[in-house]
Amino acid sequence: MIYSSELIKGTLKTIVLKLLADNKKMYGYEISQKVKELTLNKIQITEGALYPTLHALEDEGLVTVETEFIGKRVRKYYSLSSSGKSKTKEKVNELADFMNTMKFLLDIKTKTA
Amino acid sequence: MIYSSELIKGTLKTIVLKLLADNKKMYGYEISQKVKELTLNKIQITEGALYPTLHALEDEGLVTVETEFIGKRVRKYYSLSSSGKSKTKEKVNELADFMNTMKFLLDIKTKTA
DNA sequence: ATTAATGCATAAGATTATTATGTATATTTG
DNA sequence: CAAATATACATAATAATCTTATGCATTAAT
Repeated sequence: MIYSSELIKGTLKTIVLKLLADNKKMYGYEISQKVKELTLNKIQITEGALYPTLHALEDEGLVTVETEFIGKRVRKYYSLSSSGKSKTKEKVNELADFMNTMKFLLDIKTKTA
Repeated sequence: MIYSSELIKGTLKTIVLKLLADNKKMYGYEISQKVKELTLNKIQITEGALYPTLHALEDEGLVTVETEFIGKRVRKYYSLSSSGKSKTKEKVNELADFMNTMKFLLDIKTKTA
């Protein structure tokens, strides 16, 4: 099962930031594979979503970029800036709070069958 | 604190369906107030989001509508159809599953501080 | 009387994803 | 060794879904 795409909306940036917080330094393709792996294929980030998101994070100053060449192939490593680190905490906390609220909403009268 | 709007995206339909499942019959304004109340003002559904959503649910055959007049003011009561009931279970389960996955993603290396 | 609350609706704009396409190198497999 | 698959980036067109703004109208509160 892959989650319907609407659910991912709004959480992608937070996911990317959190992965960078945990792994210090990652490149785009690596991020997409890591998410796929960690979620047992339930969340698959498309390239069309991921790369624009990384560019946006860069524009906002939340990540820094280093380009590396593996042979002739390019890799762009992303790392959190200091503002990126605090932003990550904010976003993760907000999402955790949101999930608790949603859990509460969805649990009301669970016995309604 | 009000959640940043991206988070609500994708969950609104599920929230509305779940409220209808728990309350049998609700009208738009009532739904918006109930969500506000239950979430301690953290989720505030705007009218521009709610009414189109209700119309979409109706178009999809997931809810049925009864119009009532309270004095001269109109109210549109929405109820789940039978397909709406099964759809609600699906959506609620999917969202619950998604939240577990997200919780797992966000909890990795919680002690990173 | 004026403001706030109730109650619906929709259009313009923004955001953010999907889908499709493009380019190129490296590895695996038949 | 040729073809397919995986790696690795990028972006444009399209779709979905929300915010913001606007509109109309009734009822309650100050």
